Amino acid sequence: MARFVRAFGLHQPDQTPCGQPIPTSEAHALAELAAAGELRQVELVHRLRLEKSTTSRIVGQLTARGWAERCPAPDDGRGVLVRLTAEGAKAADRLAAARQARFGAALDRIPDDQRDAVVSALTQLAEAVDET
Amino acid sequence: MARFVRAFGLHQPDQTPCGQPIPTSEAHALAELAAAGELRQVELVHRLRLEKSTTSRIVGQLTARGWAERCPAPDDGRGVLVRLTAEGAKAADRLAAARQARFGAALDRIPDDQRDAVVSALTQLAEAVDET
DNA sequence: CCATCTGGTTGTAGGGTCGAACCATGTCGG
DNA sequence: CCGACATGGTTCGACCCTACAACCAGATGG
Repeated sequence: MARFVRAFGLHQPDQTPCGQPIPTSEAHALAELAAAGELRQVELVHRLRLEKSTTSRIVGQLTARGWAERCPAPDDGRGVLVRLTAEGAKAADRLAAARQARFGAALDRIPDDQRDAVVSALTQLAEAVDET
Repeated sequence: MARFVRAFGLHQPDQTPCGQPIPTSEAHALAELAAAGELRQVELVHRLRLEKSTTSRIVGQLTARGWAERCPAPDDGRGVLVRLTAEGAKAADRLAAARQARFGAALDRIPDDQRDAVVSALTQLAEAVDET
């Protein structure tokens, strides 16, 4: 496990493990936004499991890149709705492709007949850890 | 996968995911040293997959805590041999226990008959990622 | 209508990583 | 035997990450 973390290069905060030149926390946020289209910032807070202050900063960086924009939430005067721009969507696609490539390469080194098992095992573990 | 990282709290650099109040990078180094007894600093560099500058600083923190000491390497005048102190060994034990508890709790939530599969899958994946 | 809660922003502090510059010691080839 | 080059370490600067606290503005409820 510890070995996995190290091998995977999870220690580099300034680039995604998949080689894309964007900070990892922005990458996470981008992926989440791409999946949802638009999100209340508070929603992002608990999906990313970060503090609201941290999240606010990340959203700020994303908008600074022109990848996202903050709109006032329609149903709550205090809220902020974060939306991906067209540029942002493209960036998310690139990111997804890179991730795909990275995991593909790793999975290629696992025998065919065990690939599914490995993937489902990882999912199970994630859930288990999640619940504890 | 990304979900796993977040669920696991890998984003907090200032405490090990297992709840111990020591920075994660020190925890990694400590574990490695505990396993080996003593290590050339350069060896630590590639086991942790960090730069020598970063490693040097970590070793410095460890010695500042009184958990490790730097000795001149016997066979190479430039080298540094890092050795765990008795205190350091105790800290490593506490850390190992905490890790055990953490993973134990997670694994408890996985059905008996799949536990081995999950563990071996993770190992396989780590190796695969390692090779790419 | 006021007290309280909730979503966000900004400032501060602490941790982390890397690359570059710089030393000292090893090593190798002429 | 002595330069030229390689290797192990340290220090410094730049940048990224996170949390907590203080503070503001709407939302809620009695």
